[in-house]
Amino acid sequence: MLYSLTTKYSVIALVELARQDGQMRVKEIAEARHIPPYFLAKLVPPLVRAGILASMRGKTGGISFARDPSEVSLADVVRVIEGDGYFEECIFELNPCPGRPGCPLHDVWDPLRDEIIRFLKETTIQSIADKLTVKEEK
Amino acid sequence: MLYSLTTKYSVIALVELARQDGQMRVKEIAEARHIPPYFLAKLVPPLVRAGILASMRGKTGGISFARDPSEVSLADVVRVIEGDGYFEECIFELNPCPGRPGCPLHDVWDPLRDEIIRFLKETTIQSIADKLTVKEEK
DNA sequence: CAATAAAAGGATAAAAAGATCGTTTTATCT
DNA sequence: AGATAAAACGATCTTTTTATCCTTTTATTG
Repeated sequence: MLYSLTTKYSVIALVELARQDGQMRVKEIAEARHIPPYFLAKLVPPLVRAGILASMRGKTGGISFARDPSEVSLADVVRVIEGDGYFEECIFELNPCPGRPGCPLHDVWDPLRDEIIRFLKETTIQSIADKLTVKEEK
Repeated sequence: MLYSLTTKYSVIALVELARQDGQMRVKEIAEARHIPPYFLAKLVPPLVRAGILASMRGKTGGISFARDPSEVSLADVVRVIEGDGYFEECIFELNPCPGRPGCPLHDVWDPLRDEIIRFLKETTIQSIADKLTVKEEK
């Protein structure tokens, strides 16, 4: 509805990593959350380059957060995976939306889109991880 | 962001048809709005079966609304093209979302999703067509 | 220094979405 | 009745997304 399966995988993996708090192997995360391991491995380098994850190679290698997961929002992940254009998307016009005069949905869609973006920015990986932990603790 | 390109094509085509108010040929609509004609032709039968459009074959054939475009919402179109599951989609869990206990995004995502659905239900093809006409009239 | 094991990168495969073509059915108009 | 033109249907093709495999690089450990 909001973003691709690829983004969803990324979010789930990051939440799992935040939950374990430390370093994990990609394969380990994938197995814990039933994400295709080889596919998840492909999503890691972009997240590393974006400064969200840090990775270590070698025998004791793995991935960990480059910055605190409470500082990583869904919007950050979406931006990396879906690309920058995501946040400007129009739901009516093709190609570049002409904006205010021209696009008939501008008035009604823009406020909702802003709300969606606010939601994505406000929701952090850590906050999701916290709720997941609480749920599983009972 | 919200729905596929296929749904977008459908919406644009329906708005064009509402604007012209009457019967149009599929090819005519496609050309007016730069939608791949053969592709649009594929989207029509489902919309007819769903009771949104009526179609006539033969030399003077074409498509028209089966019910008033002010009674056709974006949600109706989305349901036809994306399928019923669309409105239950979870943004975090894979496969069937476990819902209230289990899904860590349930609390925050559900209200926003409801708003999105309300928006889709409230926005009609006619209302979009009206704004488009106004814009082009100045 | 050799064996091990992890991430990274490149090549390829499968599935889904988007796009096109050719034929059939149906209606209208000479 | 024959010519025309539209939607419907089925088959195929292309592109994008999702998924897998293999090799290379890098670090650790015995």
